[in-house]
Formats: sequence, C-alpha cells, structure tokens
Amino acid sequence: AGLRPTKQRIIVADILLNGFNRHFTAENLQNEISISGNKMSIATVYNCLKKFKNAGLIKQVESYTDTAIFDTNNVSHHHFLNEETGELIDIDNNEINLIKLPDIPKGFINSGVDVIIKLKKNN
Amino acid sequence: AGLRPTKQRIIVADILLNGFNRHFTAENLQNEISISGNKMSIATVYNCLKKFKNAGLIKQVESYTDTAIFDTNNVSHHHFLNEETGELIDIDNNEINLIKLPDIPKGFINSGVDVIIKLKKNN
DNA sequence: TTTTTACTTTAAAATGGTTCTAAACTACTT
DNA sequence: AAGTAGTTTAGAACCATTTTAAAGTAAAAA
Repeated sequence: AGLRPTKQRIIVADILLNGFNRHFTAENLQNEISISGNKMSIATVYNCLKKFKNAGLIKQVESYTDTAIFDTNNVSHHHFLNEETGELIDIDNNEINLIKLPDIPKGFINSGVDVIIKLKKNN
Repeated sequence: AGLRPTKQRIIVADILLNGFNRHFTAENLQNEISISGNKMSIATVYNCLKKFKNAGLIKQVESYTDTAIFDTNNVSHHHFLNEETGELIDIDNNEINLIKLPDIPKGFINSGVDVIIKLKKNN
C-alpha cells in the first residue's frame, strides 16, 4: 500500500488483514499484539492505524468530534456534519425518508435511527 | 423541570433556552457565561448540562463511544449500535434504502451518509 | 558495500476533555 | 431558626491520544 514494511506494520497487518472483518480500539489491538508474543508501544499502534487508515486498508468509524456537543433542539432530528470544521446543521426528520431498514438482531429493538450526512467543500 | 433553581442554572437557562436552537460544547457555554458577566466553574457547567439533559431540556448529540473505533471493513456500510455495551455490528449498504435526502447546503457536496441504528434490549 | 537520508519506533511527557473529591455553600423543609 | 439534602467549586485525577526527542531501521545514493 505504499508503506514501508516495518516489523511492526507486518505484525499489525498479520493480525488485522486476515479476511475477517472486525471492530477494535487501539488498546484492543495492543492486547492482541501482546498475546501474539510481540510488544508494541501504544504510540506505534496509533501511528500504524493512522497510516493504514490513510492508505485505505482500514476505516475509522465516524464520530462527530472529540468533544461532547449539546443541542437545544430536543425534537428528534438528523445532522449535516461539516467535515472540515466539525460544525453541525440540523436536518428535520421529514427531510429524510428511509424506506428499507435491516432486520433488527434478535432480542433487541430499534431505539432510534441517526443519519449523518457528511459535507465537504465544493471546489 | 423539577430542578432546584440555583443561580447558576438560571444563568445557563437564560443563555440556552431563548427559543433559538443551537449546538454548543461545554467550553462554548462557559465562554458565553463569561461574556454575560458571570463566572462558572467548568465542573458546574458540565453538571448543569447533565441535569438539563436528563430533564429533557436539551439533547446531547449521539456519539458512538469515547474511544476511537477502527474497522477492517473498508467498504461503505452502516452500523447497529448496542447502546448498552457500545458494540457495533455492520449493516450492508443495500440493507438500507434512503429515498429522500435534504438539499445539500450551497457550496458543499455530500461526501457520505452514515446511518446508525441504535439498539436496546427487548425485555 | 558503505554511506547517507528519510522515515519509524519508543518511552515518557504533554495535552485536553471530562469526572471526581471533599469542603464550603445554599435552597428547601421542619 | 435549625436541619438536611442537594449544589458549587478549585483543583486533582483520569484516560485516550498526540507530541517530543532520541535511538533505530529501511531504502536510496555513492
């Protein structure tokens, strides 16, 4: 993927890129590295994940920002997210129409649907 | 709303609950409190926002978890979110059908839509 | 091959948002 | 007027993530 194949990146690739999809945190991964008999500083784990992400090998699950955002609009609604600035704009529920939803896993009920439309500048 | 009307809560209510909807962080609010000629510790700002939220006066914008989550599935897809555990489950893009989307704000383009279906236990 | 260069890893410190602590304070009840 | 339960506060603690700066390593140049 255009990345220098260091020992550490190969260890991470061996663990992550085995064809099975999964979600994980940096700490999860560091634990698995330990279990595999290796050792890696947490800074390297983060560096490596960032590089893999930029190379398109993995994704990071979308999250609005790193700080808590409050909203005086307490009617159910959705959001535009300006990816550059983190700014949010409300979207009325009736502006979006979901006609097909997946089956809800057994034992659970749908407790709300959030739609985030990410925006980037149109140059 | 069943909350004790302390001086601090009244200051916050005066700023937030004036009929105009907005998004803000705890720090944003603390700044506005300063500008209004008052002073409030950041702990109180957080306490107050939590109480207001529990009382249904404001909302907090949904966020998956407090730690970064990575995903080896790099095909565009959506997620179920187990609200209790924070666990995520992938949803194939073709399991969801959005037939109506709002107009994209001028100067921007849609750079991706994320749908989160929150799950709670069905007791 | 040897040297050079650019990139990478690391431990430890720093950062930044949020929560906790425990003492002082205040609204409400008795 | 006194009691009590809830609230505010400064500062410490917490925790995920990033930065720092020095040592290490892969690739390119000589």
